[in-house]
Amino acid sequence: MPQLSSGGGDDLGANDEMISFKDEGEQEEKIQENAFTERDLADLKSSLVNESEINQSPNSAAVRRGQQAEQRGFAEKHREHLDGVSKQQDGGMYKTPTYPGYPFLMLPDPYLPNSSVSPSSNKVSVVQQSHGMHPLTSLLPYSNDHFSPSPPHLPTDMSQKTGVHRHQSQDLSGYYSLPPGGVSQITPSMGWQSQSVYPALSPCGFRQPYPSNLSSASSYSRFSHSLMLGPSGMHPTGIPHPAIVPPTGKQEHDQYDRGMYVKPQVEPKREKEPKKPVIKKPLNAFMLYMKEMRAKVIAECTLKESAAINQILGRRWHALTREEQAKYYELARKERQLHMQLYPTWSARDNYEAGLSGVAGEKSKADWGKKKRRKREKQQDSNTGKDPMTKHLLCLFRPDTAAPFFRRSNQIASVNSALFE
DNA sequence: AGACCTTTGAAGGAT
DNA sequence: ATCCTTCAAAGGTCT
Repeated sequence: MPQLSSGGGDDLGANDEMISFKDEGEQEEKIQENAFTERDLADLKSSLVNESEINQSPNSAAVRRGQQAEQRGFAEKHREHLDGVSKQQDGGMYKTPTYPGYPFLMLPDPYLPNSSVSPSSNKVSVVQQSHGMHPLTSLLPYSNDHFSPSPPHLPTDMSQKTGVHRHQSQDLSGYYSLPPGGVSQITPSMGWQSQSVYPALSPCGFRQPYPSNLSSASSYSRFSHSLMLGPSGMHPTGIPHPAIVPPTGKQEHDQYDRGMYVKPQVEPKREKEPKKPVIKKPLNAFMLYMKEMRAKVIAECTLKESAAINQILGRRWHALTREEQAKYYELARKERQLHMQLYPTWSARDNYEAGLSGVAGEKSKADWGKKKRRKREKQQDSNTGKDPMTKHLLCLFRPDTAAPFFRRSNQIASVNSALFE
């Protein structure tokens, strides 16, 4: 963490070297203005975040070594995969599926003018691996031809605003009213579980040696095959989709992540009120990244608070190369595509007032207005520097082990003020 | 119990 | 065209 060492001569500064992630960004901006290229900045950020990966407590050294080795393996695999894709593209369109072992559903590509079945990009499987890695990661053909993520730094042939109309989606009955044989293609018996693009991944879905107990159900795919069995959340097409969640709000991770949720026990109170299932938004690239990497960060930083985890993940996200990010943009595009196919009439607006934390449609507009008002007030406070919720998350490095731990700044306000005021 | 925090990106309404 | 707002996930924390 270069910018931290500039402040003093100590290797670790005070007993607790502190990084305020909020302030840190400002420092980085200055550095960028002065000297660093964008890539350098990303590396700098990465080094900040990954500091803990390098400097770990002695008792975890072996663990870290294996971890780093596997990360290298992952990166190498990723590069190999990209190379392979590149080679395939040299020969034109995909001759064969990148991952022939996976069952694919051939979906018409809404991005193609004739909505014809594309041999490559349209192979969206409704099956996702029940591993920590996002299932689509390994299921989707990975072609730069179709790496057309929408972020500013990337081409925008997939832009949702350029003409794809949700409500004009073609009839999918031919694709989703699957015959028994078709359904069998997406059953767990296909043996896809044992296949992975990234062999470094442990069966539980996380790069070893992360404990398997961390592979919570949250790591299960939104399209988990297991979910195919439940009637609840069944899409009219007959293909259930995990984006459909019960209107009880919180997802039942002990069942299946977002998938074909089946209520284990009938709740008498709500039995009389059949709730309209809520179709949730498809995950964007960053959300997919978070879903995959959360457990890793939790294991590394011995931190569970999601707000803190998300800060770290946000920085790691920026530290990713564009190629690495492109993988997630592509996955997100596939997610949106599949979501669009499954729910052609769905709009993100549908969930605005649905009150997913409560019962769909029950949240009053007054409550919604309150929420909006709170947001506005918060924004104003933030602009005036009075944001009461600006709780700078601090990364503290233990002087003995250099292992990072995190505290809210309001928990160590005195130290914080001493350093930053 | 439920809102909040925190992140990025997508979507849609408002201007 | 641009800006603003909401919601996706997650789980600890706060009210």
